[in-house]
Amino acid sequence: MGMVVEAEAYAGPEDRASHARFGPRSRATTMFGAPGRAYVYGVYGMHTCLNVVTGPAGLAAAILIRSVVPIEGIGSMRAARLARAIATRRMAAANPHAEHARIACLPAALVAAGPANLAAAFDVQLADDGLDLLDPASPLRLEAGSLDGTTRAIIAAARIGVAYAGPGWVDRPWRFVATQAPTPSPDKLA
DNA sequence: AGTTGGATGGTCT
DNA sequence: GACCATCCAACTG
Repeated sequence: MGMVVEAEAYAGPEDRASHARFGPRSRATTMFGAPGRAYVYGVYGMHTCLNVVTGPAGLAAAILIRSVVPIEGIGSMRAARLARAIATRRMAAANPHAEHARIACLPAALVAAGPANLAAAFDVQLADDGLDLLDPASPLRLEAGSLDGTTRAIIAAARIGVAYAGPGWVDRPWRFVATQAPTPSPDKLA
């Protein structure tokens, strides 16, 4: 359990950065469906990323969850990170002990920071694509909440890793970061 | 502190 | 056959 502190908005087919641009018959089929569902995709052969379809159905808009600050169950998140690393990275599989140590030393704020790390921490798999995140019985859920006292401000910035999108889409400030201490997604904050 | 390149496989042209 | 909505380790200076 944790609090979402970083997310990116992706619009429908007109958004040159969105997977929806490949149409409803692509891997992004779920984006065109009902809102409140999980759109999960794989990238770089070893990572999965979690989106929330915002709908309404047919619009194909979704939110990429980039970072979560753990509130509860950090131990399971670290364990899931380790399991995912061993399953995907040969280097980690070669010496799991070193990988275990690395993850164990990770600051709590970084355990679920970054879209692929977050997916690993919550054990989000490709098979979870289409999951109803609003169903109380779902193993993976999205619940409404309020920002806690640690949030200082919410910054809007350009989306990450979408250089291929044309002008007008690359710089669109659709990335939102709830600035905390320490800052999430240490890679690129801008 | 910032930059570069390797891992690794499904998806799209 | 090229390209990734990424992460990490190994460089440079």
